[in-house]
Amino acid sequence: MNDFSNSDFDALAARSVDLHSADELRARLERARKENRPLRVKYGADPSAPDIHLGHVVGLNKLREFQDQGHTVVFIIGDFTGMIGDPSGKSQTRKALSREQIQANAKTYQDQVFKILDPARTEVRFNSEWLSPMVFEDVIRLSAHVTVAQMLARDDFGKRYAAQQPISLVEFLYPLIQAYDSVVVQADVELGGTDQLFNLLLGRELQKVFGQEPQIAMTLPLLEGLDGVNKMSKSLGNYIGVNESPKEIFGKVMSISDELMWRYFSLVLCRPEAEIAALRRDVQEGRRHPRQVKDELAQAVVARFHGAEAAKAASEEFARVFSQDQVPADVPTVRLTPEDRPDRRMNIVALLVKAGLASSNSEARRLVQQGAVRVGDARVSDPKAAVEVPDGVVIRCGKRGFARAGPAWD
RNA sequence: GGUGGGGUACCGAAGUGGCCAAACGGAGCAGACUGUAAAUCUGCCGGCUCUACGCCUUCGAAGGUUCGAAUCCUUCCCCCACCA
Repeated sequence: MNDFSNSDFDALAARSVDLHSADELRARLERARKENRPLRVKYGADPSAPDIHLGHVVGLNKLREFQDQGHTVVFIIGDFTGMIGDPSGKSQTRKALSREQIQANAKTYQDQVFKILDPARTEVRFNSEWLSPMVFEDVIRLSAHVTVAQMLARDDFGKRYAAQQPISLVEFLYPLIQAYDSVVVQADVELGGTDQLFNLLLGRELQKVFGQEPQIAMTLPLLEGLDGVNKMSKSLGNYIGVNESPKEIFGKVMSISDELMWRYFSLVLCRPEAEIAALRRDVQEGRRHPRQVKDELAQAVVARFHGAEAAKAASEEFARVFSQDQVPADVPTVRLTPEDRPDRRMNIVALLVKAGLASSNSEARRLVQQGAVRVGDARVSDPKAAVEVPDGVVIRCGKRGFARAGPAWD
């Protein structure tokens, strides 16, 4: 009985960075089973950027593991906070969104989230449900439970304060709101990235104030994005979205560094550490080629969201296009009128712009001069060149830009 | 309310009358090398003509001074820190 419980615990604790506390989690899992009452595992989502990417998947995977053990996920969509925005002094301030936008985003969010979560064991809540009706008095009363010193204990607040950087009062309120969400939904566990630790712990404090048993705070690593350095995020543009095409996902995974791929094996695919270590040794000792291992990774990731067949196709297509330098299967056609190419000839710069392969004449010219452009088999390096553009010829621009010439009509 | 510091291209950040389309770094793009790895190296990185040290638009906004302004003046808008 005890052993069984421990293995449950071990699975859930795997990959976590912080766990406050392990003993509490163990005890509560135990009790949950005894009383046959599933734990309520809270996870908050920001609806301002509705595209779920692999960074989110790290957390969603863990939630799914809880569900697979019978627990309930309380998925909170921060629509209230989304409508207010975030004026943080940081580089880009989060903009306030309209109700309609939030609704639309929330919808998209859910569609994507359920690629991983089990809808039957998920409770979706919008925090405007309890935050909107609050009056100022409620807010003040809530604020009374937290001190400025507590807030400054949060690493980034402390640093910014010391450096005389701006800290908006709203930023102080956000953790409080998040903590209050935990009170309202009576969370047993709250999950988040390591950057969420403070907020999760504040939830514990607040729950105690409200006479609840404090939630267990669990943080998971932040997955590095395509650049290999920064955490994956939409605003940095270094992300892989779960809704992207198989081709895109595959290509992006292939572009990450070798070192980073182990993280992906662990955090995105949840492969056991022992298996990853073995794989890693194989590569280090030359038994396996890293490219091959990465191909496996990329296929597994694609398969996760699009199925094994799509994954295989993406892999083959990738090999054809990039390893063998061939033209991809689906190349968009540019419609060219007779005026565009009198005598079947056309200026190369105009052609690139027309094909959407360059956004301005200047850019097109640059690309041509840099040797990025090929029409058919011939490289074109003179921006003044008038090249022959027969129907069906493929125009290539850089590694990824492809277009096929076609007539103006079908 | 007072004092001080700011608003420059995608981001960060120089530039205080012409040599500024604007240093430098990052991001991005292209090329070389490859496994579309990573790292590295090279080039590009407002637009238009087409390559001319030419033109147009840009340095918070609007005016002004000047042969000439991101740089000086005026007014305005916005932001930040500190002291109250």
